[in-house]
Amino acid sequence: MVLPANRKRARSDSEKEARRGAILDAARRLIDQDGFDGVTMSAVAKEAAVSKGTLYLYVHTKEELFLALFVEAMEQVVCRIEAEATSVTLIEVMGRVPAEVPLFVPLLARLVAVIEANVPDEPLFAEKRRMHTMGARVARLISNVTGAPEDLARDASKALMLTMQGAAQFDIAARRDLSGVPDDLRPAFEGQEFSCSFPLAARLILSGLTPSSAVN
Amino acid sequence: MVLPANRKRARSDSEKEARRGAILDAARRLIDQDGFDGVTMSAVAKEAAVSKGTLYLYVHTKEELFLALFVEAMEQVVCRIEAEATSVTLIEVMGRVPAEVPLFVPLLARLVAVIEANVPDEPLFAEKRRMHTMGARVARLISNVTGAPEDLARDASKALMLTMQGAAQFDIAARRDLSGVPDDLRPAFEGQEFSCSFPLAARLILSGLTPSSAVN
DNA sequence: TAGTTATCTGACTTGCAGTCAGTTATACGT
DNA sequence: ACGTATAACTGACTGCAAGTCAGATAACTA
Repeated sequence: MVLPANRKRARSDSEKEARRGAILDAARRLIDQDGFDGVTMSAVAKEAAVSKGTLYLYVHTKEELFLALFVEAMEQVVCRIEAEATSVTLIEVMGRVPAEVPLFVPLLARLVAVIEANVPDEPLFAEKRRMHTMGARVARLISNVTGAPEDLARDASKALMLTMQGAAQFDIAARRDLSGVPDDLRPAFEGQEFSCSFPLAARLILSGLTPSSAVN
Repeated sequence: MVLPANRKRARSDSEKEARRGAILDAARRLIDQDGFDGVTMSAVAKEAAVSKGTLYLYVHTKEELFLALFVEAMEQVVCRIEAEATSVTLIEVMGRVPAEVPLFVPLLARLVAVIEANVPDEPLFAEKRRMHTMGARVARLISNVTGAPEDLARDASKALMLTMQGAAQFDIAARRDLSGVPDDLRPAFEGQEFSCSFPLAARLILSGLTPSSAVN
């Protein structure tokens, strides 16, 4: 509960934002604790100390809740990349930062097939706008840092996005409990972590347009 | 029903395979008709003209059913790529064939986050083996066709897999009904089809290791 | 203080995945 | 041909989680 001590209802906009924030925090805690599939809306409501009905006043669906978490994580990722990337460190930073921001990779993995598929139009469009703006910032950054021409940088940026999506998928498989996996299948799971597979692919993609100093 | 006219039960292995095939076909028809989210196990049972209980004798979960459909589609894709790819056509073929095999792209998009997450260990391992074998075949093909050294070809093959995963995700977004999407967001959906985004990225990845003739 | 508004509540509805005790087609032995 | 054993088959049922809504009440307003 983030409302002032003897306040039971959020009337002002800022109070509502605080409550929504509390709900997102509760969800983050539960995901941490039980994984995505262990999270139920009843549990989120309980953890946030509100009723289920109230929860649904703040998000339309469970997936809208996850989408909000993703966009917040993506904002962190983009800001940190902008802050840390130079022509020397671009690939290293792009490989490392996404994996360091909590929930970014697992939410990205579920973004299209699970999350966006079940968010009503208006909230989806609003979040898409935020995401698109951030995408453009990354493309600009790549162009600036590598000195590649605009259109090539845009292609590379798109390809990076695809690859990041894919790497996020493989990351799920990599985090599976390996006891019980037969030896001959280990390689299909092991070493598929995002921070391992993505930089490798990013290097292949960026090496075509970046000064050689940034590739190593 | 694929069983001989006056046969009501599948006793022999071949009859069981026939019945399983009939179930997969029924599922394919329903996915075609209602999309993934419209498919229920009750509907699959009805379409296959068996009871729900029987359906569950042939697959452990709904996702195991989808996984089986995916592996069959992937087999088609790999066979066709092997048959059609030459050093000149590699990129073109790899960009086109996956999009041409029905269900391959949408199932790939859901493979990790949705499907593999809900298949019991033993059937999952069995299908993984088949997938892994096919992956190795593709890596070998790339090495042969481009003349790239083994390890580089393996990296490129991995990167291609990541990218294909990502492109499949974007394809879902691209197939959304666009009426109702505000004009400023159109670019976020349009032109993201698999057959458009994947070849572009594949070219970037393969251009580093392929003779120039194959890049154009 | 009474009246009004809109937040909040939680029992309820809905819908689907997956189960299991009972039924019966088929194979096999006599 | 007939009885018995086996295992394929059935569909009503259970469990569970998402999402709803009519009523309760905190907080603002005159």
